[in-house]
Amino acid sequence: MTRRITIADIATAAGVSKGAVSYALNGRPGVSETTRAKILAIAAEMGFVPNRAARSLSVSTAQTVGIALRRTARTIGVEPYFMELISGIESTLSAGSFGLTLQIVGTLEEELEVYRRWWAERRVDGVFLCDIGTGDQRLDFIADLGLPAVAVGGPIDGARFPAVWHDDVAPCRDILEYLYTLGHRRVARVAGIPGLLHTAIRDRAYTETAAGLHFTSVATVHSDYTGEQGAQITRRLLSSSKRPTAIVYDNDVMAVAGLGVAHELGLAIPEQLSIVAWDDSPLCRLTHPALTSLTRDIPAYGSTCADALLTLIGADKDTDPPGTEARTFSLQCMPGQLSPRGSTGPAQA
Amino acid sequence: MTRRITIADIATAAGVSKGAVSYALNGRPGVSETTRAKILAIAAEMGFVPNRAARSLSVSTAQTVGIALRRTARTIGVEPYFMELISGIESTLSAGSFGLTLQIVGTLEEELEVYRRWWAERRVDGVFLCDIGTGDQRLDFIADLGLPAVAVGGPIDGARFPAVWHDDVAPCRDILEYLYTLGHRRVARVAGIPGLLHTAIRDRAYTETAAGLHFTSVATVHSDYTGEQGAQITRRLLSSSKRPTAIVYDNDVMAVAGLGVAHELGLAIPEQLSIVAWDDSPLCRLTHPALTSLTRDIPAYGSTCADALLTLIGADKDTDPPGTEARTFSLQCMPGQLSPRGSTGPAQA
DNA sequence: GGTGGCAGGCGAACCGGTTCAGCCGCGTCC
DNA sequence: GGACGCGGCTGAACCGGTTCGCCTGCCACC
Repeated sequence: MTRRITIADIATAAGVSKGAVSYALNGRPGVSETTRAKILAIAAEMGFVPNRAARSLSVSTAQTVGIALRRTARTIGVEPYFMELISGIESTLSAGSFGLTLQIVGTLEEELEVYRRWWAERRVDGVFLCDIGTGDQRLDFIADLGLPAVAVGGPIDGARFPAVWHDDVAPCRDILEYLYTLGHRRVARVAGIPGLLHTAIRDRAYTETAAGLHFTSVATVHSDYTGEQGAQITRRLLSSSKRPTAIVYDNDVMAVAGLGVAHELGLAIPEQLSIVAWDDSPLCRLTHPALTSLTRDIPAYGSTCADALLTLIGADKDTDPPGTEARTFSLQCMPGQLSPRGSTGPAQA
Repeated sequence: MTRRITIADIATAAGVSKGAVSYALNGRPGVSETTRAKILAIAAEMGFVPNRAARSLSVSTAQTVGIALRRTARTIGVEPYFMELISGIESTLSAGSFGLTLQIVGTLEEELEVYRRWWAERRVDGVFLCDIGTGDQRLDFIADLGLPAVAVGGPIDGARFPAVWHDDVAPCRDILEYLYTLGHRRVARVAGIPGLLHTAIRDRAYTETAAGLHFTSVATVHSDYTGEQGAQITRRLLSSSKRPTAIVYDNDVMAVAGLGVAHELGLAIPEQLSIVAWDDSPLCRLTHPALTSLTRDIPAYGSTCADALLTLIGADKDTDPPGTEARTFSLQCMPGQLSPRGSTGPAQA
């Protein structure tokens, strides 16, 4: 348990004042190049690492951002989405030597409380908002607090801070047109949680696209994203008198569950039923047949979100309220691409 | 953007000194009950939340623990294990108002560097060590550093800090005996990463248990835990001349992949092949047939690990080096239970 | 009534950085 | 030769808590 060395140790070792050491280490003017070099050498030799708390206290910056997830232990585990997102966020953050603080919460109230506490404690410099809902209460709350934030999802009308999102409209069209071309006329969609923004966006995109084609029916059933519900809904859909020849799922977990149900019912895939998944985690390639899915690069998405948050925080520090318009920018990522695999095929005559 | 209020604000509002406020807020003696009540009331009214950096700086405690994961973005996402573990850890931490800092690293060197930095920055009060390997270099490194840590896995010979683990020996026996009873004599196991401690433990447990029964063959093939390798190995196993009638997988992702391969090869499950998975995430119940698996409560496991780390940190603070023997305790969790499902059945004659 | 003990509270130092006013020495310019 | 400017560095204040020594006033006791 070696003692941690402080800036004062370096100062005495170098025969200069604490202030000079601080200037030297932070690359600021105020010391000559020769003394700077000497100080840096001594610091490196002694293995100096600044104490975060002390720095945070002076500059009142935490060098940390936070993410609060409002999902249960079980559902958060199966969704590869979150870990991939976090992983992408992390890669950008650690490049900028920022830390990530994670908190899992149960309710909206808890989540808001976490933000308030983080803000009051100066524990984080900014946060990511996941699972953006339609009319999300968190948006105004966070904005009122003055806590820098980036919405992981969008677009958001009249947003008071940046949002990063994928265009979901084009992929919805791609999927429907693809299925239409394969001859499917009776299509069902197992959608995600109804309150979520992207669910609403996809709902609308499907409806509008379907209107332009000549489907017999395009039904949407909402779910909670869990495999259980995915299976249950699929079972219901497939046992109806006029069952669909293709089902589109809003995530990969439900698609896998749906495939399981189809197997259970003895349906041949893709001959008797085509399956499309949204979000192409490795999961989609583990099944047989492999799932046709909408591929998005979630880690890259996370990176982009982190970039947005870091620039927002940086901007906050440099420019002042005049630069407000710069904060509300939104960033659109490349839309997902459809990756056809074995789970989709021509509709049976 | 309301101003954050400080202890000094409360002091002036209450007409006392900063010191008195500190005593009052921390429930320490030094103030009368009446002034304490007054101070608490004022603090609550003003919505006071202490600045973490300032507190950390004085008491040199971060109220935060860290976890570094050394996996790639893709593989970390599919493994429900990690998120479930983190979720469990979180639930205990937030109850003790501790934060969790997460970092994803690429190499061992990076991971060690992260620990060193966290320690030097006083950024965390302790860490969790995941994916414990045989002869893990991190153990001595962390112990030498004097950074409190809990090993998520074990048991570890001559450990210098606590380890929390599940007994893997009994489950291995349970699985083999179960398969034996079903009439399987030719069993294969797709094991995890060879360097990991629990892989070694299971390797040995299988070998020893198998020796006591009368199997024709019990082969073990090691993998990297990914679905790709799981599929590849399964394909090889099933296309060999003397193919196994049952395959045991060391995680759920590979088991799902194996099931996919079996489907692909047209094998009826469980008639022609029985499949057993380790770690019963919801994934195991999504497939058809559902996977027989070894159920462990991973969130509870995470909670236990967090408890161990918190008591270790607490103990560190209260007692001194004399209490060293208390640090090296190990904690064994309830072993996993076998949950038979549709993927296992009697061996074909 | 003088004294000791003690609860209650004050003021200042401290944690380890950052930052700013100010000082010193040197070169430059008028 | 004196005023000025400026690079280089020091010393001290400051961030917002915690903690410790010490002072005060009150009560009990001899």
